[in-house]
Amino acid sequence: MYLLAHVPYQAADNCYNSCTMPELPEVETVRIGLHQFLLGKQVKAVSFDWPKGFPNAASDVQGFLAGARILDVRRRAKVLLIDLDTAYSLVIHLKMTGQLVYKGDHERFGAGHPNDSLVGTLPDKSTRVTFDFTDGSQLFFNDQRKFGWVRLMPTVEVEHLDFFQRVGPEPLADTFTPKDFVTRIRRRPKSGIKAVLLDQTIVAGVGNIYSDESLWGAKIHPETKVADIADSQLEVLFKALQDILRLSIEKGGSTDRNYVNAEGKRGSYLTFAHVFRREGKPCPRCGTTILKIRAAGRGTHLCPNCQIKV
DNA sequence: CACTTGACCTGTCCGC
DNA sequence: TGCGGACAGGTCAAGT
Repeated sequence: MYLLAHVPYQAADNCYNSCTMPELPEVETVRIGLHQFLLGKQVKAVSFDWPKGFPNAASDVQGFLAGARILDVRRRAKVLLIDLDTAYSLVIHLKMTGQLVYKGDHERFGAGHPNDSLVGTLPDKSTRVTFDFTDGSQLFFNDQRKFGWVRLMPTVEVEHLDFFQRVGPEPLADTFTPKDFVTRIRRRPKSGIKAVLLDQTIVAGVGNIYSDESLWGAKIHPETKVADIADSQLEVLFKALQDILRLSIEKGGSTDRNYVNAEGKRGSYLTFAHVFRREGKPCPRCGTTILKIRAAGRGTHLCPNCQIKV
């Protein structure tokens, strides 16, 4: 019997590859799953043939990954970190279509999990890396579009990666205050607010879904220039963003059958989205038809009545 | 420098 | 049924 490490993003069978792109809540859900499944496991072998996405030399993999035990699974922004007892870490970015799928643990999880059929087909043509553990379980890195990547590097060097040097604060960190949020957003006064939310150097982890959802929550048009938004409105936006991220993480944890069955598919945070991918449907707040436009180079969803462009 | 756009990939969907 | 083009839950390099 098998389990996905990120069950909520496996929607319908025919949606296997197109419904898995992660933002902060999705990556956090993957992290929680991997943390549960992988801690203490010992890597037996790694197979990969994907120099661009996993550029480490075979000798590094042999020396610091094969035989290593997994100490911890962490997340920063949308990046996953798997710490090994060799003082090396796997650094993984799923980008748009990356997946980490775990297969194993018959005793712990029992039979009949709804993801049996899916995981049973792995590895497949999108499998870029396969990790074999000494207990016979496996972890697959699948990535249809090959935007994602895996790196093996010394744990102490991870924080020195360019991305981690530049990335903004975690939006749900206790130490990150509404005032901090406003200050950082104001670093891009002439940009549209959606572009700023998507900028990982301002705030970490926000992507296309949660920018649209939080802007709807705060009743701000995605193309509004930051300079035209009052501090009080930015604070409302911060609250809306935190609420939607927390809600989504909570839903991501809803991997049980009931949730799956109730939706008729394998769970999706989209079932509670207010505007995302709901163009043509009524706004849950006012009933106006939801619009889809192009903003910050991305498909963008909004209520043209609630979210007036300044 | 601030800010926006194109490129990276593969697959799917939609209109002709 | 086939084909072209748009588009996709991200990020960085190159452009204005």
